[in-house]
Amino acid sequence: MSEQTNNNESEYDVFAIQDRWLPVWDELKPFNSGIEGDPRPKKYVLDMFPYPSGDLHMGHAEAYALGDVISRYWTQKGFNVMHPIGWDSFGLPAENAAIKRGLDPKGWTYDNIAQQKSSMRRYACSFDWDRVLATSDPIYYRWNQWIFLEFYNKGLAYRKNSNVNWCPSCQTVLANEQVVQGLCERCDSVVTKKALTQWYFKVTEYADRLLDDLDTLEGNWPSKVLSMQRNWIGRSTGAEVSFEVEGRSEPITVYTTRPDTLFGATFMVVAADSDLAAELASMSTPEVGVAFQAYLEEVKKSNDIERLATDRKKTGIQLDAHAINPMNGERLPIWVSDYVLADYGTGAIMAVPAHDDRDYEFAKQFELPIRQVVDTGEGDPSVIGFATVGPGTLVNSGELNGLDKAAAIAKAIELLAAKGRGKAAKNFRLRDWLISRQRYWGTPFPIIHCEACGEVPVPQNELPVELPSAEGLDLKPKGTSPLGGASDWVNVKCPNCGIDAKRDTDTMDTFVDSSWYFLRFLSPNSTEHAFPKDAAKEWAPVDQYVGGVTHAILHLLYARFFTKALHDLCYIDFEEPFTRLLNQGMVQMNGSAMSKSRGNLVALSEQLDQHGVDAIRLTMSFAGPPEDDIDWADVSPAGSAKFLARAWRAANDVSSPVGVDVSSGNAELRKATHSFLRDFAPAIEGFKFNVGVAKVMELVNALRKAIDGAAGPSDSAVREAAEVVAKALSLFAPYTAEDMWAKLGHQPGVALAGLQSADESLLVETAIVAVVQVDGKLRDKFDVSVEISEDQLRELAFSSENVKRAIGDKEVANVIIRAPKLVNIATK
RNA sequence: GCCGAAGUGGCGAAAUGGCAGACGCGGAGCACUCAAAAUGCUUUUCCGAAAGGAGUGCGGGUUCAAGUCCCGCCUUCGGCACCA
Repeated sequence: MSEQTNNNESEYDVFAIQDRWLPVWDELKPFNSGIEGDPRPKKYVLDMFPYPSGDLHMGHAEAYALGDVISRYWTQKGFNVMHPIGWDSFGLPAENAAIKRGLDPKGWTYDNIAQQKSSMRRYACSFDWDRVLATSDPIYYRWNQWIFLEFYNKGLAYRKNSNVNWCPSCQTVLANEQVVQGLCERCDSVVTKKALTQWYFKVTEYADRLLDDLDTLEGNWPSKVLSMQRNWIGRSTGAEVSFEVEGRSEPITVYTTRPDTLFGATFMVVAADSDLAAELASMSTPEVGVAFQAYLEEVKKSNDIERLATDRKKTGIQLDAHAINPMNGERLPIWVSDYVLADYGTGAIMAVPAHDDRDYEFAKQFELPIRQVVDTGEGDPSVIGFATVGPGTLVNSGELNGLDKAAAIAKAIELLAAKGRGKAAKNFRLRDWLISRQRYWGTPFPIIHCEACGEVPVPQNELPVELPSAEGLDLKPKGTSPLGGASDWVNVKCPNCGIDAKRDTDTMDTFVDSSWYFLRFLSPNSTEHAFPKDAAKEWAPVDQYVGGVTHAILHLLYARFFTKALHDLCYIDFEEPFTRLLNQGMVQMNGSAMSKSRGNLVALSEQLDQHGVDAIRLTMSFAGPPEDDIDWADVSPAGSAKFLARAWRAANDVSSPVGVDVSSGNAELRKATHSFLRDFAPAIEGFKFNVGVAKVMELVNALRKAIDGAAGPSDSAVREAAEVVAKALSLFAPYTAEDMWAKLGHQPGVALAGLQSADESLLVETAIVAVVQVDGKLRDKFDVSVEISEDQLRELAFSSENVKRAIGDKEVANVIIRAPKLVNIATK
């Protein structure tokens, strides 16, 4: 009808804009970071790479929108930013989907990668598309195998038999870290125990450094993640004490954090499922041996959920064995119970029921003596009915009497050391990382088992050990690896002696893949090395890592371990992989996580079709602090679209020529533009993206007002403001920003235009609003010169009718003057 | 149980110890329009007609001045949890 609606040039059409610029960017490659001789300083910004489980979802949309703000910000600031992406493409879901639908895990995986890649391009992620990788490519996992062998040769990878966590549904072992509250992290099945020989990485060798180096990340990582890591590593300090056992040549060593309470030990407890328990039981009478076996059966049947139930009664049986307390020579009966863990400390404890809750319960259950050795002021535990675990003064403890807890611990260790019966020791909650998986879709171990030679590493020139084709293999979980069925693949000659041998048929935990991928981005296609040492020096560690808090423990801990191990192998010269970390929150719907079963799933593709890419990205940035969860029901992508159209129209209204001299432009608007430039950078660098967006909105409001008001569309300050808006918006809404940039008469590439710093000379204030408070309450305001003196300000304040009324007949006690901003009059 | 974080309008949220609620959503009104949509403008913490008063989870404290600092609670969320 009207000219307006038919003229595409003056209407904001986000979908036409998307179609216009995507091919231009493909040509321009504004985010290519591999150009030889690029003089810009380097910065490495990394988003956690996705698992290709299907198309991108709302969670990805948030993560990549926020990562892009940071990456694009540093590009605008003149840095050569490396912002790569890849796929964490090995793993169970591919295999499960393949089994369910009768597909090849490979086909399923690479189809999803293609789809995600296409969605990322449409979403205008500022990735360097020349650096993509997928961990399921042989060219990638070949280097998993290489690193494994490096670790193996260093003694950091080893095989052992032990009771491992077993998921009966996934039919595979799980790392300690993958067991959540006794359940499989993937499928929520109750995890059981199984004795198996498995590969481990010796993470515990790095426990101290993994813990201590967290201090160097303080302030740059979320404190929540630091505390989760500290909790997980769980260092405790105390002593190891060895007790002689009657009728056994070897003593029993226990770990305790309270060597000061040694005189209060009245019995010992050995973990029921430990080798030691079995050995001691075999030394006991046949009756006790039978009772022990029966008890052990009971213990094995119970799972972690039952075992951890808080109101559960203590159980156990007494062996006919006795230990001798090295402090006072007392005979202590030895018990077996499941409240002592076989794989923590030494698997045996000295029980001090007076000063430990668990020992107290056990003593009560079996009517064992309770002897107080620390006076905490609460009374004698045998009388008051509970253990006193706090600090206090030692009693009934020979040479330790009268000492406080800390002094007694030191003294006890000294006494034990003198007798050769103990020493200071520490222990960790952290266990070695179990990396074997009995599944198909993962990295094969580069190891051949030979009856004559044992474990034989596959020679370097035979790497990679490629996965055999899934065709003809039974991928269904059955407790052993599907690779065992690929007989042509499994049966090989020993590289060492040449006789018939077999490949290791397990595959590596996929967390191995993601523990070093940030280094692989430096040379994703190299067949020469895992990563180049010189480029690692230039680019790594990652300056800014962005991802979900779900990886706060597992992935980050493993990547930190790899970094330290690779450092010690002299491949890199740093010890922490990620200098700064930002954890974005989750996208929810109506108060809970989105899921199909809840019926509250919001499809990203539908949101993009409805509101456009820019509006969704802007909404993600503007919703609130990035680490907070976003409830999609509470935010307004339509509002974001409205704002973008408003900004675009303002750029469209600019009528001055490109390169116009701005110095004589509208002063008020220039000031607004430069206050924006002053405030925007710290907001983005401090991850306050929502505040950054608010600042852009303020500038757009000021721009609109100037165009419609006295300045008019031809004022040079209007152009200056519109260009700054376009550049700032390129962080959040790249399509709209690029189109504004074109409307303003520039060549494509607003992302590289460079966001200037504020001109401080425009920000000098001459007038200011002074506020007058009476007893801390605002009573009046004045426009004053910034040079106003205290006396003038005081006079002004007391001449105000509002102030006079507020003071009334009260006596003025004190007047605080902070010229030129504030006067506070305190009355009596 | 231990450790940690957070509580601000109808909603998402701002606020180096110095004007609480920037910016936005939603609401109300006005302009443009035959009308609507779109757009632009005004208004919007609560109580009160107004003057004014109250107000950042609760109770204390420090300070001329506290959302902000200190002490004690409450609630919510997260992590760890039979780890000796």
